[in-house]
Amino acid sequence: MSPAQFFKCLSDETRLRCVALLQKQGKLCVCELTTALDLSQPKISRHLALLRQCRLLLDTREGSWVYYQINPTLPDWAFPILANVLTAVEMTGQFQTDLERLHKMANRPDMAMCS
Amino acid sequence: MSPAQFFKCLSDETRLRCVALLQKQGKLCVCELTTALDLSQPKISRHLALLRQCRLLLDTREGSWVYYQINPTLPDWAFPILANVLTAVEMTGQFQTDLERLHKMANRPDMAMCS
DNA sequence: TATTGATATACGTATAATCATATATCAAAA
DNA sequence: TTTTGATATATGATTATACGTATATCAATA
Repeated sequence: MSPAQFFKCLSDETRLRCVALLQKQGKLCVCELTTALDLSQPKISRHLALLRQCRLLLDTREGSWVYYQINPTLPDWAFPILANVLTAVEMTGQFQTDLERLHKMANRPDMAMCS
Repeated sequence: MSPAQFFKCLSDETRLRCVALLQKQGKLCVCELTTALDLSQPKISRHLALLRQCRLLLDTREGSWVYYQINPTLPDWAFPILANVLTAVEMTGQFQTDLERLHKMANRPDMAMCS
């Protein structure tokens, strides 16, 4: 992936919020991202597909749920930037709201697993 | 400027090459960027105008020449990212070529100033 | 002031991105 | 199996980007 391609991935607010959440939380499934960002499922899914096709994200299916995470085999130059991305996005009120919605979320897959 | 807007500025290869060169060299005029990138003047100018409108770049006119530089009053989160951008872009062969064309350039404004 | 060199903008077009809505797939449970 | 919940994709409309070419502006100089 070229640097310009990489930045194009981050140039859309929806994708940026997804990437920042994943950078902070490690692994999240589609329904968690949908709830956290309060956007339609197809919209989230399309953006995740883009990020997956660029190899910025990896997906792993666990039963019905598909978990996404930052691809740990990105080029070396990408990781410091992702760290700075999180720092930048954490300063926005939007991101704090996203985190709150994520944490308040009932029926999270993790919880379901435990029951 | 929002983080997503900032990354959109960096998501085009022409703009990214301009920003990386400016990050490395401090200040360059349009004709230097045009020569370094080996692209048409209107194309460079239009991209620089975009970056200027987003306040990522500042321009200062000195006689006929217009110099561009990274805006030193960007939000704090932007500078570490710009530093990492340069590191990433410096690894590309394209950037090395751009730098060579810049340095080999005859009739640079700086030189003209001295004559 | 006429000209020239440097830079900026206008315009039409081609391509790409984004979106909402509808529908398809896929795995678990009934 | 049928159903249900989670996720993905298709479609068509809308909007945004990027481009080449032509032209305008602006400052220096003749």
